[in-house]
Amino acid sequence: MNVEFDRPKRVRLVDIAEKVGVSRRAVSAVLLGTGGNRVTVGEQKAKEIQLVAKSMGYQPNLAARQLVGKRSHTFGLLVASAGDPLRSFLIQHLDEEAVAHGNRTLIGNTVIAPDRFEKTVQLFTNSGVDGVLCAVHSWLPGDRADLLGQHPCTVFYEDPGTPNACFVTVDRRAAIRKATSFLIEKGRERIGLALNVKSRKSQKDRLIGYKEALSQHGHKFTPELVFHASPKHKNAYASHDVDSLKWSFPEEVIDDLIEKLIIGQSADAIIAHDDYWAATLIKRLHRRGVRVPDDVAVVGYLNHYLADFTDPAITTIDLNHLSAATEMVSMLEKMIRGEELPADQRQVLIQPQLIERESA
Amino acid sequence: MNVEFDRPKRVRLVDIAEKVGVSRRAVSAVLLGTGGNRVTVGEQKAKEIQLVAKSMGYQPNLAARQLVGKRSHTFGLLVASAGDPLRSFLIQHLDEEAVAHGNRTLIGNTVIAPDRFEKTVQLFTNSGVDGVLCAVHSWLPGDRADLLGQHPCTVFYEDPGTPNACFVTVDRRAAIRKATSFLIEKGRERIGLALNVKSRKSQKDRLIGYKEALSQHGHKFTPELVFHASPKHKNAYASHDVDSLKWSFPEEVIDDLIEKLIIGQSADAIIAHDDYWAATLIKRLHRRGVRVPDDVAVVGYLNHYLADFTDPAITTIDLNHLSAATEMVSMLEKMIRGEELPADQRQVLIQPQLIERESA
DNA sequence: CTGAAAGCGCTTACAG
DNA sequence: CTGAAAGCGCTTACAG
Repeated sequence: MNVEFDRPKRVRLVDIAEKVGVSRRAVSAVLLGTGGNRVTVGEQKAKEIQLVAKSMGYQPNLAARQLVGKRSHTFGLLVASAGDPLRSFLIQHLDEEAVAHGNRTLIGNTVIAPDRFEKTVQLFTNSGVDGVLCAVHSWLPGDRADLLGQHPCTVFYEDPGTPNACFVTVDRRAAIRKATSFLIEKGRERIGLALNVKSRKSQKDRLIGYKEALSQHGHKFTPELVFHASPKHKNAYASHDVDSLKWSFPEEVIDDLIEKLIIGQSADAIIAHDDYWAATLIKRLHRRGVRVPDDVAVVGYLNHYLADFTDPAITTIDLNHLSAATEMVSMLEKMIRGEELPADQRQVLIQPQLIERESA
Repeated sequence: MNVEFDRPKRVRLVDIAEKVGVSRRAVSAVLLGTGGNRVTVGEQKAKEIQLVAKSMGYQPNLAARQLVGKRSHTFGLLVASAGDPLRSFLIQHLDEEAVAHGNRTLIGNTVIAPDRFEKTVQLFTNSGVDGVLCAVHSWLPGDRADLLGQHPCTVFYEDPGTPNACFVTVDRRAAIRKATSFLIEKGRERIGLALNVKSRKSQKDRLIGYKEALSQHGHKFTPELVFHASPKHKNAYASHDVDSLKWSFPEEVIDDLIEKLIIGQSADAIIAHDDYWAATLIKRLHRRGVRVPDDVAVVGYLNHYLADFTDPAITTIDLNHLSAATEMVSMLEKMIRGEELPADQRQVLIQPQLIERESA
């Protein structure tokens, strides 16, 4: 059971100090920026210290710095899963932004087990992360209040529903406004809106955007043209099966959608819940001999790379995950540095963009 | 709830020791398993310590343990990008396995800049990771020797080409053998093999598997039925554009492939380089009025969830990333614990599996 | 089993 | 600018 663990001996601060012939404090001040402005080192000495440090390959010991109360420069990143097709690029950009600010990212997949969210938060606490980025879908389980309790410096992607939380989210109203206006300008008359289960707040925002665009163009709102998945639909939950981590096919929902909106209401365009719904919709429409976009135009939501591989390629709303990541990290950095964030800066709205391909 | 400012001071080992009235060493032995077998604590006391620790919410300070030479229980995970469609599920499983063994995962995206691989390795060193998992494609840049120099405990996905390295890889020969046999048994006569640029070793393995299956079934090998992308093809590199991190469409390669194998050689089946090639192939064949699978059967490679969303859905080879992740982490744990790995255990081969859908 | 001490690599308060 | 010292939370070698 005795586990020995040899690490090659690393160069220490004191080694450099001895070599250059200065105090450890001077080295620390030059190399690590400690001491505030109480420590001043001459330019000559500073340069020499830099040189020697480089030649000796000095790498500061993070654990030691952390122990004396310095930042760990580590962020915890909570994700449903790294393979989450809806968020994997957001994850990538979050890590990139974190690194750009001199941090590293501790990733935590949370959908594998029911209490995994909480366990991961605990792990982050043990590791002494400076702050947490939470990219877990807001409708997935996990104790957000506990997270905020352990890590006041947390930024969410999407409103977690906890009061006063900092989060970044896409402007869903603008997203659907753009999609709807685009379709109207393309001459579509009966535009269907296909949404996931009604209970999610996000779905309400989309509906508002839809109505706004209609009224802007002098179109009448027809409630029958709005479709909602119901929890009893198999795979209704955004085609993402939480239990098995498997990606699954929202076929049942889509067939119901086709019956109601296209057969029942003669819709000539559909704004789909996401690109996966759009892909499946295109596939199922073809099976029935309905042509896309000739008979029915389809617009997706997300702009996953999948959108390029379907036939026809999907015209969709890009959610701009890069900007979201930039904003999230910049917000988190501010919080960690202890800057006061006024209430109106605690929630950032990202502007989405319509990407025109072939399906509409 | 007031989570704004004051982070409650964390409970320390000594706090528990004082409360229970025992030595720090006893607490450390019970809670953290230190002291080897030189420290013995009575069952009564041990239980009491556990209870008090739990009631006080004790969480050991990782930085402190690390500083005295203990494992950090942190793995570095090098990836091309978290959004890498070819590897995102591997990444997810690697993190899950790491956590299952009591570790955490520091993720590092490496494709953003030319020297990013090396910088990330450096970051891992600073963080004092116990070992590194490298899931970066072997054909992407990055100094593997430097990585191994800084982190002798490293396990790769795919052979990095450095002597004696530990790695896990899928049995590519078996993969293509299975695909080829499957197609032969389905009655296909002229099976084309579409591969990426010839220079990659991985492509040679696939070719061998293809020949093996042909000879097994008494079929003749026709060199003209093997297609190789050439570096001058746009997007030849596995449809993964390193520079822009954008996913792109291997259209040019696919059109060339169609000309050579299907028009030129009357192939009635194609084993595609990956699911993305397969998806594009299906799309481009449809444009020419060729039906899949009726006229030409298509088999992919990877089993990405994309395979379900194309029309027809792609019959493909599942690379079994879950097993790969399990093996990688178990290997890494052994190395960290200092167990000697004999040469024949330093390379693990994963068995792939054919998943039948609609395209073949 | 115990206490008292040393040490990991760093930062900081203190006295010169 | 400097040195010498204390301390972060832990582990271990040492003496009882």
